[in-house]
Amino acid sequence: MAEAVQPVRKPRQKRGIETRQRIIDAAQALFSRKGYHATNSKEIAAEAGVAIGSFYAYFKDKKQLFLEVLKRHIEATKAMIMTRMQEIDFSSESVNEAIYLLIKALYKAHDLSPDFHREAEAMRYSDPEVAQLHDVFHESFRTDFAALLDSFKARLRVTDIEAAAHIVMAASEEIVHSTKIFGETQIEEDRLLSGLADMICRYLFK
Amino acid sequence: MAEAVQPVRKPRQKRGIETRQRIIDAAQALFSRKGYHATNSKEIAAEAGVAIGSFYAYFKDKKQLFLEVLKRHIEATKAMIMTRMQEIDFSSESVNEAIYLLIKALYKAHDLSPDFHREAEAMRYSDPEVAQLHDVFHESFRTDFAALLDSFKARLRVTDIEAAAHIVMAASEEIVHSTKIFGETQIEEDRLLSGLADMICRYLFK
Amino acid sequence: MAEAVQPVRKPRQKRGIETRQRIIDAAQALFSRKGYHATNSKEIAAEAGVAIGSFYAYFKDKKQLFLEVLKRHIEATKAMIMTRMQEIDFSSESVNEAIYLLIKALYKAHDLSPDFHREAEAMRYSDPEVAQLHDVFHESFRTDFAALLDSFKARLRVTDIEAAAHIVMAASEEIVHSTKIFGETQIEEDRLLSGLADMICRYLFK
Amino acid sequence: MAEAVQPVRKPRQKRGIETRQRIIDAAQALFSRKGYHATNSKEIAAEAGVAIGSFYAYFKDKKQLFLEVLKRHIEATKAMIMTRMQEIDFSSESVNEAIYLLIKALYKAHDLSPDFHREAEAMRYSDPEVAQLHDVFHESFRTDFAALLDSFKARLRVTDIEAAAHIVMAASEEIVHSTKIFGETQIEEDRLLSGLADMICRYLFK
DNA sequence: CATGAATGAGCTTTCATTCAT
DNA sequence: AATGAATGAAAGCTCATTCAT
Repeated sequence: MAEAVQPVRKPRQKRGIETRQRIIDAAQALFSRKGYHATNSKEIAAEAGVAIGSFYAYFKDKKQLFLEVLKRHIEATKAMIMTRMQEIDFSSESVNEAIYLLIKALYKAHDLSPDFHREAEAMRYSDPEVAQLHDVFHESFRTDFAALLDSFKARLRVTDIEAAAHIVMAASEEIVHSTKIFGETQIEEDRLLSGLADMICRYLFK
Repeated sequence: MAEAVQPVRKPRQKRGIETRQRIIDAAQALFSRKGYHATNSKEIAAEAGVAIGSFYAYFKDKKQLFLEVLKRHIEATKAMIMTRMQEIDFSSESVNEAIYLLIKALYKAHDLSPDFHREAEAMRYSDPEVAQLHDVFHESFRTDFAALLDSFKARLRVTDIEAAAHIVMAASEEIVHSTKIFGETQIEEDRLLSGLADMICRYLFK
Repeated sequence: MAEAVQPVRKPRQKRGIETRQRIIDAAQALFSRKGYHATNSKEIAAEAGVAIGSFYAYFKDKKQLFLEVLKRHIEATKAMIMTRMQEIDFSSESVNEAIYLLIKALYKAHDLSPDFHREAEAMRYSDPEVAQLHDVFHESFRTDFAALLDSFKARLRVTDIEAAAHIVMAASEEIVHSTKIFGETQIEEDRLLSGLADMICRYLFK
Repeated sequence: MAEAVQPVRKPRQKRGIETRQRIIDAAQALFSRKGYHATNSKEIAAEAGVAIGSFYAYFKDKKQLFLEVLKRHIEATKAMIMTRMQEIDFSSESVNEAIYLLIKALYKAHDLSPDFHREAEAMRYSDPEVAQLHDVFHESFRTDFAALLDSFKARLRVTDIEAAAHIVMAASEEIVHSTKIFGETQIEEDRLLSGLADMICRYLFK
């Protein structure tokens, strides 16, 4: 017997779209505040001001909703970094200065929603689908960054640009987490960020 | 109504100590295989071959058990790294070589129980107590590493040794995770590990 | 971790109100038949013909449910006594006769649900909240009774009307319990009730 | 197949008798402090300073232990009242005075262990075996009291002495409970106790 | 006699999900 | 579209009791 599959509602009208947004907003707020596992669907519906039935009309389950929130968060992060990168004039400034500004851009991007970022990181380690989303984002970013490096080729000392891009990004993300997510570090942010920039420049450039 | 406080059992006899061990072993296996949130106390008891009552005689709840498993895992990791470090002759070898061996030691330490390590990392991002345990470990390690760097002072180009120790360790851990935990990276391990060693050496030494 | 506060459901629709009623009815039946401590929430839900989830949607726990049943029982008892009292013509009848009818009213009120009454009495002795509910009821009743006595002032021999009201009520309740709750007394009800009426009249009136 | 019934241990040696006593003491303390249902066997064993195994060597189960505690408590109460009664010189004093002293004796008997008394009262209402023990005590007491009344026959106005004895005892017990167990009454003890004595005297005597 | 580790039935409670209104 | 009452599987945890040492 064919299952009566109630497909997820794809809102076309203004009201429906707004309702969907409200649920995503509520979810992001609660996932940030209490974490994914400690948040239940009723709470999300309540925070969004809709009935629990509406929740399941718009989202298959809590997990799918998390992925939607994550997608939106990744897009916002991407956009923010891109905007900041466009402000950097790579031709005129010294490469060291450019690297520092890049790290700052990454750093600032974590101000968007640090607690959600933290929760997303947790999920990345425990859930394959979340890891997958993260990877796609990371890889596209790495490609862009590799291209940027390629445009500096003359001054580069590294030869394996792809690997270098990955290494630099991974290192940067972890250091930023040290300061933004686990703020309890004994060492001040400035010392870590300038050390990081120093390390990256020495590594990449002649 | 005053609740009966039944404190956690501290086994003194051989049998009790073994039972406790069996539960920790079972928990580590299940947390690794299915993750913390998808594992329940009944399963752990079953895997350990004990009654559910014994679970709660030895551990307040699943969370406390996780922390016990984590403590043991951290101790084992520490021991393994220490052993491998003692095999490195820092006086005779080149510093570059020594750094590479250090990274290898860290890398090998992740073979102990990679899946549990992954789960621990997830918990670190979502649970303050786990983050705390990680931090204590990390800080003691950083202190040791800083002392090691200090012994090379003459050849060091970095001046803020503490920050440098933190940066190097954070970068190394994240790169190792790229390969050991999220093995799906397009880039081969060797390229990442040798790039990492290169970066660290250029950063640290003249 | 902040707990999700799921407040008790306040039914607005007809169906919800009926469900809540059915649970209260079932609970009263089971508390009467088996006692509070020997009754569990699953049984109550089953007897009410609802899922266990509904139990916890409407009531925080078994204790709160007991208090609801008790409130309803107290209201019913109050109403019954009031009705019977209104049938007594205090002006025309002899006070002795009136007292006897009052005792009879109290006595009859115990026919409403003698077993629940017994269980409530047990809870009164072991649970402060139940004791509190009982007290509020008792005190309001005592006030009314004192007012009634006050209207007979001319024929009263007692001067401390408040204390007298309390004493008379306490004595009456305990005697009625002897017969209604612990029916095994060797002595017939009539002897006890008429003796009680005699005692009270001699005490109160000239 | 014959069940391996491990009979309850009847200690003959000094040590065994002391152990049994310690368990009864511990149980009375805990039943008083937390109530029968909120006290578990492990706690009792711990409070008595014995292993849980010893508990079950001496007592079939928690219920039987409660009955043992209750028996001892009833005996102690009996003994106390008897002692105080012997101090009353019924021949020389006025009957009113004697009644007042009797009430005082009952009142003082509740100082032995008021909280255990309260718990016993709760159990009396919910457990037939406890009710039975109470009844036996009560009836023997009533018989004694009726005999005492009989010795005053000339001055008595009541004719049904048995019923009168029951009524007087029941009333007294409930009033004493008002003050000793539910101490929150608005009305002072003195007013209640002297009112009670007044009521009883008017009822019993010419 | 005494110990306390071990047992597991069974209780309370939560929460993702469905569906009649 | 929206509602929220109802469901019940399944998780967490307790505790009376047994029995090997």
